[in-house]
Amino acid sequence: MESHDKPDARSALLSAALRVIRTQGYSATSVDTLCRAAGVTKGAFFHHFASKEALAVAAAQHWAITTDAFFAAAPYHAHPDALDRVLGYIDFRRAILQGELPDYTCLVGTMVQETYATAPAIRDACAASITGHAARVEADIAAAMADRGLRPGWTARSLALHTQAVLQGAFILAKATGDVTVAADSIGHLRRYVELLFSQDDAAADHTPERRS
Amino acid sequence: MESHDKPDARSALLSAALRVIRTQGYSATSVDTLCRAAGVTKGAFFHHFASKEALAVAAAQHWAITTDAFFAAAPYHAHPDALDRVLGYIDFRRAILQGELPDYTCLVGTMVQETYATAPAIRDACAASITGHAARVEADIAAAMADRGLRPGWTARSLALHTQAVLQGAFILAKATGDVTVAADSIGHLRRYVELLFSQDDAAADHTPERRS
DNA sequence: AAGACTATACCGACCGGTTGGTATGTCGGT
DNA sequence: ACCGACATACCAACCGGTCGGTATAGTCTT
Repeated sequence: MESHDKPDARSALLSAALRVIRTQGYSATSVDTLCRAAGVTKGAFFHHFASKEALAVAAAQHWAITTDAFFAAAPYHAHPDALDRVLGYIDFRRAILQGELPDYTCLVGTMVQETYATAPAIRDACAASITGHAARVEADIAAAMADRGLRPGWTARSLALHTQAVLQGAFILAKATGDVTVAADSIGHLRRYVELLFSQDDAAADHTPERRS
Repeated sequence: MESHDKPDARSALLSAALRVIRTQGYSATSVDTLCRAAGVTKGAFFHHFASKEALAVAAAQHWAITTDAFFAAAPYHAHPDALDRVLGYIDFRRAILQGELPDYTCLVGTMVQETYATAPAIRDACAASITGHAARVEADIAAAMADRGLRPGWTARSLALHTQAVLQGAFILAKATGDVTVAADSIGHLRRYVELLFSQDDAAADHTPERRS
């Protein structure tokens, strides 16, 4: 029984971190700023987290848990066909691009850029969040492949990771241009790609398998 | 040509910025760190740049110029066919994923994540770099579309921006996992997508034959 | 049942070091 | 003599982190 209680300050800091770090980035966000945003004192911060880095790791794990629950509750899982679930996931990702940028961009994608070389603990927590989410997508892709007897030169895992790459890149473009439709269009290209891959089943039974190291 | 000499400290700071910011991010990089890496003093820094933010803007512009020259000199431009140039560009992007992460990742993609909401000048400089690069790719895509009389539901511009999204996302995944092959695989998916888009003329129902010269 | 002890949650003044930025001076070239 | 290109010393604000203290609730002892 480690945590059946929910201390207020801790979760307030965590949700403040999600908001502030997605707006300003990790390094530019000071502990004092976080405390002010969460409405708690510095003493409370260092009572719950050993360091700023520990907060970042906890925030990445918190992000993984909440997004996992968010996508698990999404309606696209209801489709009986696996490919429909994959396409439904992509449509869902495009549909939730609403509100301000910090509302729909990715916490771990933002943090890992700043910390991959200097804070391995944060990097690993971010990587776990991304690959964990990709694994859910991979399951539906693999099922869709099995349904259609596809034997392509690519794997379900690499396509699942590709969907995450497109999403992360779409966020960067949206941040740079200030235009959400750029991100939506990129996700649209991703959808078309998946459609094309899975509409090949009659023509491309023997597509040349790529040799890869 | 010695009349247009470049001051040593300025270019030293600029190339140091490219290296250090791609490793640590913008906010985590202090002016002192930059000066130490460039082998110059703080006085030199503020002689050439009005502020840290001004250095970031100059670095983004310097990045746009150097990468533009780098890709302009790349061999894929020699292809007479426009689609071959597009695919050659993608192959080239995959081929240059060598060395350490800071050697091939994107400066402006890293910076814009940290500054899009707090430093409009930096964000705009990053956006100009990305869209400027995308415009070069767009030209070849548009030519390839014209060559084949393609009239798809997507534009050359959106596909060009999609290539940049994939690349930026691939960098994030590589940083998170520490595995370059993840990025290479994602670029591989991008290549396959472009191939599929342009090989649709045999299978597509809504394609207009023998039109457009 | 009263008092003593303990654990958790939180407070906020405080610390040494670092931050971006400035003020002033030096020096070689023209 | 003067200007651009640096160098050095310095500053107030801010940084992550520490520390002694308080409030409250539960548990143990008597």
